[in-house]
Amino acid sequence: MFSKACKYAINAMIYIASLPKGNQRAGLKDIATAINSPEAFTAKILQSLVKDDLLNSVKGPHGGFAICGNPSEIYLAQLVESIDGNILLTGCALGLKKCSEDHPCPVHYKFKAIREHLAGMLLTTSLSDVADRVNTGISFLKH
Amino acid sequence: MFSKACKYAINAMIYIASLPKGNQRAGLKDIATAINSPEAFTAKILQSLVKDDLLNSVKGPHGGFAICGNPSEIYLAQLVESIDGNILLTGCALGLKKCSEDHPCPVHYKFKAIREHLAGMLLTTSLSDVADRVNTGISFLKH
DNA sequence: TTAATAAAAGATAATTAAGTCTTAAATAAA
DNA sequence: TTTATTTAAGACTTAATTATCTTTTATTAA
Ligand code: SF4
Ligand code: SF4
Repeated sequence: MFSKACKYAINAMIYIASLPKGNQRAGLKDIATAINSPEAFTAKILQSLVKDDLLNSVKGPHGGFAICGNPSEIYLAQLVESIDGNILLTGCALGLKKCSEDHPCPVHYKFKAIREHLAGMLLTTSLSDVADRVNTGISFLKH
Repeated sequence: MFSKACKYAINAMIYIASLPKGNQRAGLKDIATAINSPEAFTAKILQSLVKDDLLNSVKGPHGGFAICGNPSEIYLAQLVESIDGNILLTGCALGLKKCSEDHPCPVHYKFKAIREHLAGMLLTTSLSDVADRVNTGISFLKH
């Protein structure tokens, strides 16, 4: 569904978003440990999220990464878009080049519903929606 | 969503399934041309489908590949399973190792619905369902 | 101002996926 | 039985993704 890089990105963002108030900046090591990801690769992904203004970073002692803006206004779709590009639009069953609504491939009408389902979910699920579930103990992030 | 190999497999199977009665065996070249795929790579994929009893093959002049069994009893899920493995079960949003229904990650409840939607569709859409749409001109396979 | 800390940047390496090429085996028709 | 045809099998190449390593830059605190 998503690349590993994208999964790490989602994991990392959820972890940072679920940090307690007053301590909302996390270092690379903490993040990689928390989400069980390779540290150096995670660094690359976080850098990329910083470039896309989804995270901000501070160097030096007590530095680290923090969510850029309000987690309730950051949607999963933005993370996926940032790392994997718009697979919501491009990811399809047959991958024909010259297809369209009025010249669809035979599985288009079947897959369209699923893609819209997925897109709708990603576009409406915010980081705070998910982070809250971790903080209230409904869901878990640890491996 | 799916690997390229899997997309080629689905394309190829639909093409073969939509051949007119009496001429239901297609050669590699025809198939690769019809679905616009690299010939040698397609050969590998077809070989793999033959091993999984989704196609049967005949060597020599007038040989080629034909659907093994009744297209109305072959479901897209079988093709996907054959090439990509059970991503229906494994493909998930965060990819945690130690998660379960009663220890779910924060996006599980969101993704579960989509995965079930996709699985349901693949499990209930047969090759003849799709091939018929090509033959009746409702849908198109050409690039 | 120096030392320690932590991210940024870029090079490099490993792994997997995608694709090609060559030779062998099977089949059909001449 | 010979030749042409076509798939099978396996080695090989290329490209993309995943992952690591090294050096540089920014920041903090002693
Ligand atoms: S018609 Fe739809 S499902 Fe088919 S190839 Fe085009 S976008 Fe993909
Ligand atoms: S809880 Fe569900 S969505 Fe989350 S990692 Fe496990 S299977 Fe995937």
